[in-house]
Amino acid sequence: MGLTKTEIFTEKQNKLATMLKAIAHPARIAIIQHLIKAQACICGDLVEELGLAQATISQHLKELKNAGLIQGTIEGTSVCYCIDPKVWKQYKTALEGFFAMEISNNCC
Amino acid sequence: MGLTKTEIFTEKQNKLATMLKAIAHPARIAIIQHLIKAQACICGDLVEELGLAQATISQHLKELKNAGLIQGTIEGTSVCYCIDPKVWKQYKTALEGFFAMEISNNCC
DNA sequence: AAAATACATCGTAATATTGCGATATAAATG
DNA sequence: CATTTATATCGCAATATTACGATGTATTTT
Repeated sequence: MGLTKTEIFTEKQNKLATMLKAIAHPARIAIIQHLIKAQACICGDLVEELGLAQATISQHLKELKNAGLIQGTIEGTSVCYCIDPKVWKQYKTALEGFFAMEISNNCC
Repeated sequence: MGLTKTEIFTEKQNKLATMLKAIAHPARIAIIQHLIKAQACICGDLVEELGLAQATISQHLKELKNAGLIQGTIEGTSVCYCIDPKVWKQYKTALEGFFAMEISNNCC
């Protein structure tokens, strides 16, 4: 046990859950917000900005990269990260779709 | 370690992460979707609908309840669950706010 | 080429999540 | 009041996540 039973859910449900998981951590939210605010893509600054160890930040960046949300470009000794606007929009659309469902007030 | 360092993030970031975490699981997404579709609030049907054990469903319901997303009303021997429209809207607004940020295309 | 700089990855410890069988609890029914 | 029905909770096992020190790697600088 301890393993999510993805087989029993729809592809859409699994995908949405994976997307949400990618951003369901304060550090990753902070990273995303900083990447957006800083516009020009930063990298090692994140270690200073947030108070986490370099290894930890690197790990979070990797997860965001796996999710497709960010891109990293090597620039000399450093790596420049930035949001992928296309994937960002996909996320936005997917979540809008989920929350578009109307909730009826006549509850139990 | 293994403990998220909530102290170093803003209240907003932590709250958003918690909200996302609550729905970042296919089973909970499926539960929410079924509760919305079934409109009239169902309960034990979820055990049949999804292929998870009763104890597992109950645990997911508890998490959704903790998140404030659903309400449970005792109705005889069973419990009727439904989405809380107010909290649902709060979620929607919070996520819209997050994804409202404009992404610049001039990346690295 | 050696040293410095900036990241990534490895290994590990601590904690959290997922899932379920077994059992408890509470209301309805006979 | 015993039984059934429906759900919650406990306890456990398996796996995942979070965090970080130590170390590896690649590029620049000296």
